[in-house]
Amino acid sequence: MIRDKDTVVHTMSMKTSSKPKRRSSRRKRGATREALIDAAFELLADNKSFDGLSLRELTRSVGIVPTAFYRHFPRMEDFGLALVAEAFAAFRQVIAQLQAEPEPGTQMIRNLTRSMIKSVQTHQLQFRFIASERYGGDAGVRTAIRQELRLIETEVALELGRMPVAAGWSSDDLRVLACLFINTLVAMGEEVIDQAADDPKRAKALMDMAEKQMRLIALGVKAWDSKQQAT
Amino acid sequence: MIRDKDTVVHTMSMKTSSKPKRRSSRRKRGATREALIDAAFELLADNKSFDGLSLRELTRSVGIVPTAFYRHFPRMEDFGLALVAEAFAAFRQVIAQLQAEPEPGTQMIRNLTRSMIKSVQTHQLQFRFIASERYGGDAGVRTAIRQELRLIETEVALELGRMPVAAGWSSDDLRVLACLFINTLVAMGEEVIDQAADDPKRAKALMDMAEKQMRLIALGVKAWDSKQQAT
DNA sequence: AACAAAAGTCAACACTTGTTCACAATTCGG
DNA sequence: CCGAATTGTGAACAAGTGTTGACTTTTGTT
Repeated sequence: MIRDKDTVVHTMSMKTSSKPKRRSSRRKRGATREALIDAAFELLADNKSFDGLSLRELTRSVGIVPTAFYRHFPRMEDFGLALVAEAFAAFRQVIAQLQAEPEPGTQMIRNLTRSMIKSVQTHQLQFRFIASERYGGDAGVRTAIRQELRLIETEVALELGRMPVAAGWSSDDLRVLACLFINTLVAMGEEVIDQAADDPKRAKALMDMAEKQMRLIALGVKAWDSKQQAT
Repeated sequence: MIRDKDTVVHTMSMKTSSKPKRRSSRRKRGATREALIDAAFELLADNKSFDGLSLRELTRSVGIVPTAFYRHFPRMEDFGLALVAEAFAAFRQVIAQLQAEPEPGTQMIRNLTRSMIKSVQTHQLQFRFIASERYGGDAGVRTAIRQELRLIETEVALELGRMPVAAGWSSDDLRVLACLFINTLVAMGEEVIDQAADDPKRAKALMDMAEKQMRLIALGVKAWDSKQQAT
């Protein structure tokens, strides 16, 4: 018979009262739910993946009993989807930047990569989650992430279509281009998270590289139309 | 007290002999080692990640007792590295294709993406492993994968330098370009694995997209030199 | 054929895991 | 202010986990 070790140790409250069990107050409305999500991001940053995340470990770090988890998420899968939603909220801000600055050109590319780096560094845990679960682990989570990325691609394609450089492009081609841009941006983000999360110098190098790559692509775009007709 | 269920059930050999325990014969020299690696790829394909892989589950599927694992790999980490090495053996064949066909141009791009798709489909399990562990889970495995990819980047950069289109490029710029190409190729591979492993139609669509993207990049390369001087 | 190395077995230890159930405390809307 | 919804508790179950040490069998080499 093994004693459960999940119970939180109270160093305080050593009263003589026979039943001082209860915590002074429980959290506000959706606070525990938020706490669970945050704690998960934190735990997942330590070289672990979602399906390797244990419910008990999670609840322990939040300070509630294992069973209380089910009060907030009926199944583990729902929890995963909540994590995806939360993580992409941060990502969307980067894309919003793109819409705010509608003038194309070198400056736009620079600003875009810069705001991406910035966002990645500010929301390290969220981006780390996206990167590691994009192709790994749980199928439900993976699908949700893919769906979100698709949505973003669509938005970017739409935005690109407004620019004069890509005037007259088919929506398919716009999507191809958007996909390429996002891939490059995401790849940079993943590298930053993986090896330069706290090294500004290395992050700068990665940014410069991504910027160059995107400029290269932009050059290709200019030359595309003539080539298109040749085909 | 819980009975171990790891023991393999022998439906055969019901002799009256008091000790018919041992298996008729054990495997050849490095066969079990190989079997472990193969079994791991198989198990990891079922929506699981490396750190979620259990030693007992693994040995069970190979047909040996848990403890026998340690005869082949002293630590779980060494096993992970072995998986990386095995998986990249398949990847390297794609790059070899590139060296075999030294003439640049549209045809080369087509052939390259085609051989990539083919290789991905032939070695699904290995590529799936690379994709899911590239940014997820164990740090050792992640680092090993990154290292291998770096090596491949270097090779490709070297190869690109030999082509007339990129004559006079700095080795840094060559690396930037190589990285972009590989990223695009890998991204395609990951998508194929994730959603088109057995759907040739979808795979074809993904290939067409990647090909277009790489042609776009190639166009950018042509226009790069003049731009370079302008900077 | 003899013998050391390699490969596999077995039992056990000390944990951790998800999930259930009935119960108690807290918070909020009426 | 009070009753209902929400949130948290604690014990228990039936597994699963990695790793140890001492042992036996098979294999390859001299």
